[in-house]
Amino acid sequence: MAAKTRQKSDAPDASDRVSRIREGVTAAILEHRLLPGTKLGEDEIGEIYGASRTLVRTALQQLAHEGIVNIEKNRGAFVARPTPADAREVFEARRLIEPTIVDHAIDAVSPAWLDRLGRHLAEKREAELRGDARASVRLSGEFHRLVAEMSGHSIYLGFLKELIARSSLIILLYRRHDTPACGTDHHAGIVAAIRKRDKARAGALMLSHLNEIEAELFLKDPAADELRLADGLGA
Amino acid sequence: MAAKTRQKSDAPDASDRVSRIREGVTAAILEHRLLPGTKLGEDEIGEIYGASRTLVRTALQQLAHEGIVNIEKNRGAFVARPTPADAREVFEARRLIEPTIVDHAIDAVSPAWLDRLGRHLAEKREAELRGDARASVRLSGEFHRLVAEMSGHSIYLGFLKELIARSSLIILLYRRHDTPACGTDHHAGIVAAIRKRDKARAGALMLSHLNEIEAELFLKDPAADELRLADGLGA
DNA sequence: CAGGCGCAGATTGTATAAAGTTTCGCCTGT
DNA sequence: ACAGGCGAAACTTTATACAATCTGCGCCTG
Repeated sequence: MAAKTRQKSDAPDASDRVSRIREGVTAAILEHRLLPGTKLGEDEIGEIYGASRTLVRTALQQLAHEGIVNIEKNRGAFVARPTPADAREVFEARRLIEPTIVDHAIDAVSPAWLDRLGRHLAEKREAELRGDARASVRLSGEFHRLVAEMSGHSIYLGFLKELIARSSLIILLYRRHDTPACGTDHHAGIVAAIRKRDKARAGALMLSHLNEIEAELFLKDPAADELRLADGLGA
Repeated sequence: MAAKTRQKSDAPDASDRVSRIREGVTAAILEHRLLPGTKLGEDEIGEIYGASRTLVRTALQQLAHEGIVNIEKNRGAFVARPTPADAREVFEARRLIEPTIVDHAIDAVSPAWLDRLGRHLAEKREAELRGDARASVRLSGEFHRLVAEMSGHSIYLGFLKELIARSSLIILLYRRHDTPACGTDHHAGIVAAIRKRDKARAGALMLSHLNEIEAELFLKDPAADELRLADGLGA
């Protein structure tokens, strides 16, 4: 048959076993099912996905490069634990990049994309209605990724994927207990601005949206954090 | 200056054998000694660096994640060949990020850094004087990395390292034959603005510098490029 | 003589086994 | 009773062997 599979391996990930592992772990981190500092043993993961350690190791190295996993020499891989300084850097980078991304997304707007955005909003709303915190968190990040895909900028998309994954860990670590999750209303407003092709408004809304997320965080003083670590180790 | 840098494994492990391979190949690409499309055989590299294929493979995967190497399934690793579309994206991202980086660098300016920048300019000038094109190209990129390090933003630094490496390939592929290399004068002007802590001027100079580099490129129509590829494969 | 089929060589993908390192428990000495 | 060191177990790291896949050349056939 013609099943010669000459397809370009450029297709991100689907049938690849390494990609399945990577996406599984990524999803678990994005849904806050894996907490920062969790040990990611190679045997353990390998058994779950029915893969040998070679493949698991490849996946973990990719995740380490994305900044959501730390690999310590001779110690193993752990879910990353971003510092408050990291958190500030991540959100500053997002504030810089995302308004630009929205701008490009509006250039590439189409009925199909608007439909996709609308369906996303509905899905998110439904998840929040039934109190599914995990789905809600995941979809919150997915919205931003969706806009980046829409923009057609593969480089921005790659950068943002990294930033979103790290943001998820940051929010898990530092969010004030009582504040609600990143509101759907913001996303809906951004979509409305995109629909109207109002670049200035869409960019401004994205910016204030990010500012609001960061304002909900309690980033303890990094100096105090490092000191406590040093004291605990040195004293 | 020994205070910070206690951060994660992303720090340059010069002693690691994998890192040595990665940096060796990266340097070769940055100095235009490895051309786009060059096959990077695992055995070949392994023999050069006296390492087993396992380590070579790890290094190549990291380079693939940085976008300067393409890994095709069951085919091997090749030096990446950025398309004109890629080139435009890379330079747009640089125009967005680098003025911000300069801004932060000025916040972190110190006599030690100014000295380092000055020494860099001298080294570059000397390389150009003796007509060492390879060193000149390498140092051109290094200047931008230096400013990013100075800014203290590890995320921006990581992004920019990727962008610089890709830029090197892009310049090699698409630069008009007769134009001179990216001028030292620009860099010197930026350093002067940094020295005066003139953020507005430094950012503007960086922007025009990037614009000038891109203007020296001849990016053939991506549509024509893709069509030719599709025709060649389909017909 | 042209074109396609098939085998051989080479190269990558994967798994498994050996080697080195760290960690934790236990035992001994004070 | 507690501190310190010794030893075993578990894990990661590295290397090597095996299997799958692709490329290129030669031969056969029409």
